[in-house]
Amino acid sequence: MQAQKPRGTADIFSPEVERWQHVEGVARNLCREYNYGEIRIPEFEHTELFLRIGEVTDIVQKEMYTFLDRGGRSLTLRPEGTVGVARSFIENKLYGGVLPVKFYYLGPMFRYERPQAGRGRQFHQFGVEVFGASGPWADAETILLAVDLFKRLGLTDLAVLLNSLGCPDCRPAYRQQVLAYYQDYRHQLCRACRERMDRNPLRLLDCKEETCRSLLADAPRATEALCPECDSHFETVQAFLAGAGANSRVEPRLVRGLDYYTRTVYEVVSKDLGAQNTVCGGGRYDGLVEALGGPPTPAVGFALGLERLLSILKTQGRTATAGRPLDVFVVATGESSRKQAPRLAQRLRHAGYATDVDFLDRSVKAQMKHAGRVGARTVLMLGDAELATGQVLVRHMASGRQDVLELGDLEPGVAAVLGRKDG
RNA sequence: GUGGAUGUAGCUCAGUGGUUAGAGCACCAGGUUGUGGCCCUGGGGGUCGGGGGUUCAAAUCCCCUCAUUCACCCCA
Repeated sequence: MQAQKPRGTADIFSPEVERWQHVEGVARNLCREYNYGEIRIPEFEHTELFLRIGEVTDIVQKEMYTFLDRGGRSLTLRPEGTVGVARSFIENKLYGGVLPVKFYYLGPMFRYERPQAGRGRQFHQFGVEVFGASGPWADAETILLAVDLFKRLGLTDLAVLLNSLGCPDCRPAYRQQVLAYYQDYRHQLCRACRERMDRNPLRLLDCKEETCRSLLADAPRATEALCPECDSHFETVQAFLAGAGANSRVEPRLVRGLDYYTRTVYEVVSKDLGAQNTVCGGGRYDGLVEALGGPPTPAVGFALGLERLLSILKTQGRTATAGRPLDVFVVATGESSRKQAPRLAQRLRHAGYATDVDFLDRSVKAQMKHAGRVGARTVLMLGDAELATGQVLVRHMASGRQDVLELGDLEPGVAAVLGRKDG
């Protein structure tokens, strides 16, 4: 195996890439309707930026693609989008401008992990971020945008899970409650959970082990430990969602991995994925901008995995794409017509027709066969005899019908053949 | 980082110790000297993932390695 892509990466082309373009197009259009503007930020940042947040998450701990550049700087391929967008918000002093600002991004992320279904080392996310809005409508709007995207792509059987992690005022107390609760059952917990007690107690709620799960029922619930402000915020988010007709479910064991989240957290999950069943994850992160050296700025957003989204589309059979329709294939049959073929192809291209032409000096039969294989709707046949009298043949491939066209009248003639339903 | 499954032609796979490793599809050419799809005939194409070992003999058995894939951890 000589030519071999790096582990966990993918080559995307022909029929697949059209599906990507479709999804991206729908997302961009939706963002226009919701008035989110695109932001394009670097695909690598100073390693320091990622280290300043999320010290306890695995993604920072052991999954970063970090390298030294030739100037000795430590740089890291972005493992997610939010931190970079927040950095840009601060660096460009957007907090001094018109607020709120609403961004979306679309692009590759990098994490050093063992690949599995729905997980690669380079993967792609569509995400949105809102800065400068603390009210619950902002939370709800991002969720509605995601739900609309799925709806517009024709996806079904998705569930929106909601939870609130509280704020710096009420979360520590809840964290203690969880810790205290599990302390009594420490000997029953799985090994991973015993580590979680020290590293990230809230993660205890999310364990998949049977015995740990059985403890969950009586565990303290985040939503019952919220301070009055957080509680009212969360209630209002839910009311907005319900009012907009979006189904969602409060899931007390939902705990997001990145530790800059505050208050609202949410996920969209699908049973049409493998073990990695989250297609979209987001929430509010009111502390992030300040943690990165900016002024206190509330923010909320989500990231959505495009590979996972495409995977659901595939299993739900929503993969119909137009492909790449080729209007005309130019076939040359003689000495002088072979010289004319590329010129006619150019003429048709400039008239707006997707047009291709043989490069390989193949036989007429081979050219015809090729035209059929690539799905050309029509073939323009150039013969020396017809060219001498200023004519060409146009063949409608589906019906086999052929017409004679005057060279001077080429474009309208092709248009007529393409427009005819039955040829 | 841990565990399981799988690597044979471009693709899907057969071949589990014994001649020059096969099939279907795809590709190319001819049958049809200027006409695709269907049919017929022929052709090109293989370091059997890589390396080492056992054996008279290895695609086949053993070890290592790389890759793919699924799961854990964690996450989109």
